[in-house]
This record gives sequence, C-alpha cells and structure tokens, in this order.
Amino acid sequence: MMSTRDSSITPISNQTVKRIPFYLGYLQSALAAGTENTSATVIARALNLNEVQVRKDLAAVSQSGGRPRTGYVIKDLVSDIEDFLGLNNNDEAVLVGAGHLGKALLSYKGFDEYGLKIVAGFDSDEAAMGMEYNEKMIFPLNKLVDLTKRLNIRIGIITVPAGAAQGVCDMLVEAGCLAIWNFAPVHLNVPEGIMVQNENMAASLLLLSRHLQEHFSHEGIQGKTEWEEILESGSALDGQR
Amino acid sequence: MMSTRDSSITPISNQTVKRIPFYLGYLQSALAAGTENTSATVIARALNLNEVQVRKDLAAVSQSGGRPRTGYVIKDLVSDIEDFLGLNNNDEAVLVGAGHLGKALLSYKGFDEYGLKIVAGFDSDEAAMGMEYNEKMIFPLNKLVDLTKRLNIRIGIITVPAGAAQGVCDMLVEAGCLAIWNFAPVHLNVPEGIMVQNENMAASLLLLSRHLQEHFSHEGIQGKTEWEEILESGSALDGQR
DNA sequence: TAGATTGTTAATCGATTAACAATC
DNA sequence: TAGATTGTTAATCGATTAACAATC
Repeated sequence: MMSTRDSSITPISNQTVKRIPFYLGYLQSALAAGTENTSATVIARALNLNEVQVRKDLAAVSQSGGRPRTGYVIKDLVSDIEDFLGLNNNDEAVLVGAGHLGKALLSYKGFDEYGLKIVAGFDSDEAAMGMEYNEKMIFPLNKLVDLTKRLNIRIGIITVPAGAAQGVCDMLVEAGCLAIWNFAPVHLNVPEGIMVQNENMAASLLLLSRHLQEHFSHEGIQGKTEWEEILESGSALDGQR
Repeated sequence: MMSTRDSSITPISNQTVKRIPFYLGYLQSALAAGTENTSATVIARALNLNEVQVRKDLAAVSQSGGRPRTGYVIKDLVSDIEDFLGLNNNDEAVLVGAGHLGKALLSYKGFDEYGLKIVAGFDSDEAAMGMEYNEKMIFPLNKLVDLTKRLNIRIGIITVPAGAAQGVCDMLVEAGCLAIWNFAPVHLNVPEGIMVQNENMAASLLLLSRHLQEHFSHEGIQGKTEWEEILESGSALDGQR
C-alpha cells in the first residue's frame, strides 16, 4: 500500500462526519459558480455553523489546510473530502424487507458517493422475488444467510415489520454481518461485538414536533373542523383537471 | 384545561426521547408476558443501557416513580409513557415528494402512536395525482401553499431530489410551516426561527460503516470476483421455483 | 504595518456514568 | 436487620464555543 499515512481511520467524531456532506455540497456549488477560495467564516455563515467548528471539521478531513488571509483553496478541499469519503469507505450491505422503505433505500442513489453499496434485497413475499430496484435484485429470505456469507457482506439493513426484526437480525448475525442498521422500532438482541444502529422515523419526527412545542407552544391546533372536509372531498384537486 | 401540571414541555433531552420508544416496547412485552414489576437494573440489562440512565429517563417521563426494593409498576410506566407521547404531542405534517421514500413515510403506520400525522402528500408528477397511500392523498404541488395554510400545518417533510429541495422549502415556509424535516442531502436556507432537521440516509450508513472499520479494520473486502457472477446470473433464485 | 484569517489551547456546556445517601 | 433498589449529587467525558497567538 502506498498511502502517506496509516490507512486506518483517524478518530473523527460522528457529528463531524454528518456535517461533511454539507461542506462538500456547499463547496461544490461554490466551485461551480467559479469561486476559487473561501474561508471558514464564509462557510460558517452559509451553513449556519460555528466558524471554529468549520475549521476543526475541515482540518479533520483535509490535509491541504488553509492559509491566513487567503483561506482555503476550494478545489483542494473538495478533492480531499471526496477522497475522505470514497477512499476511507468501501462497504457493502444487504437489505431485508422490500416494503416501501426497503425499496426506497434500494433505489436511493446517494450511497455510491460515499463508497457504500446495497448489493441485494431479501424478502419473504413470493411476489417480490426477482424484482429489481436500481439494479438490485430481491431474493427469497431463505437465501439470505448463504448468499450473505458467500458475498462476505458485513452490513445488514432491516426494514421488516417490528415482529419479524429479531428473527431477521439473527439470520444476519449468523450470516456474518458485523453491523446492523435497524429501521424496525424494536430493540434487537445481538451477541457481544455486533453493532446496531437504530433508526426510528417516528421518533425523529417526534423530536421535531417537540422542538416546535417548546418554542411556539400551542398555535394552530384549531380549525380541525373544516379540513377533514377539504381533504376528503378531494375538492383541492379541482382546477387541476 | 385540567392538567395537573403545566402542559408545556419539560426539558427532556433528545437522547432521552429517542430511548423512550425502546422502554415502551420492552415494558409492553413484559406486561404481555405477565410481569407486573421491574427494576432499572433489569431494563438496563435488557436494552443494553446504563442503569442510572434508565432511572433518569423514566423519572423524566413518568410521575409514578419506583419504590426501593420492589422497583417500578410496569402498568403505570406504560400508561405514563403512552400519555407522554400521546398527550404532549399532536402535530400534523405535509409531505412533498411522493417518490419511494415519500410513499414509505406516507405509508408508515408508526406515527400515530406518537400523536403525529402526515395529512397529505404533494408532488409535481401528474401521474401521482389523487393516489392514496395509507389514506393520504397526493395533491398537485401548486396546491401546497394554499392547502397547508388553510390546514394550519406546522411541519413540512421534504422528500424531493436535492435540486428541488430549496424551492419546496421556500413554499413550505411561505405556507407557514415552522419546522422542516429534510431528507434531501442539501443545506436549506430558511428565515430566522424556522427549524430544520436534516436526515441524510447515506451519511447514516456511512457512520455505521466507519464504526465497522474502526473496530475490525479491513476484512472481507475480497471475493469481489465471484459474487458479481452470483448476483447477476440470478442463479440464487433457483430452487425457489 | 494593519487586518484577515488560520489553527491551537482553554472554557463552557450537556450528557453519561459513578458514588452515595435514603428507604422500604 | 440486611439487602435490593431508588433517586440525587458529584465526577467524567465529549463536543462546542471562546480566547488568543501565529502568519501572511
């Protein structure tokens, strides 16, 4: 290997990692607009972040560094960030549960950019068999363990109903998965050393709703009478034809 | 109003809120199994959490409290948590972008439990018009502002492609939304006081992948030759017919 | 030189965990 | 009484922000 530094991942906080895509997006569009240099101040203002945080984040993923007075060279930053995402990551996942959410994830094009790939979907529903989403095929559940093992997949994604999640999880573990991304709203029991990341859509929306209530108390929780009517009549669709 | 306490939301950390559903799920199934009492120790072990954290979390959402030696009364905890979720929250949202992800969210049944409801979807695609997912109808985008205003909706959900997100966001703000749940991987510019919660699926998976790399370095990034074959031939589907 | 900007060291803040006193 | 358990107060940890010295 010819990397200048240890290719093992430097400890970069999750929060930083989550912000990286926003930096990349901003820098790419700035570059497209013809800008060549930028500063932490400018980025921070654009993305609503703290200036120092921007510097620390950029320092964490880019070796280019900025220079006093002139700031950062956008082109370099972009390429460093792309390297960071692409080079440091190259992982494959299987997905179980080809419902709406499963299909959405299979179809999602954004994983590529991060060196991530869902290679196949699994489902127990006969009707789904052999269907393809974004060129990812749906296989029967009874092939899950065997295929995942043979493909050497390390990440399993669970998008089945809560009741089926633990069973699927067990299969994924048996198949050798080391990390599980769980969209079912249940706690999964896994052996020591297996990593589970829970994603609860309802809980996320709840968080937003609570923030709202904190800041704005109760407004607009009235008018319930008229809207049922509006929505159900479908009258809102008029004028469209 | 006849509530025993100020109905405004007590400051409960986001982390705590995210854990609440897991407590509820565990407690409900314990109750179903016939258990009447439990302790923070037991819960912590079951859900892989710290014991003290469990006590603090439960204290935050339940007034019942536990008693030394006997612990908590599960029935009371369950009812307190359900109240916490249901009573403290009652918010409605509109969703824009009826692609795979949009449909998945519209179809998701889990919001009810938290007093949350997506009331309608919007899309620019003619073909989607009037379709229903989980009884939520898709309306044309040009009705978004008017309908959202009239319905007094405070939360907007953006599941459109990145390029369309800012435009949709502007419409939602114009329509009076105070909070935006954004699934498009771009930073949204909003006026002061509007809350944006970003959800980046790719970034979430990236986090998982990075954890993996930290803990297990590089294993199983081989065998790339044979699997393309397996998957593409669809031979894995044999034996199914 | 003066001023903009970086990067680092120190302070603050919030959440988790540990220690412990209270109680049944 | 002894032991399990709660709830609180203090310590730790990690991330964000502020202060500041270095530099072009």
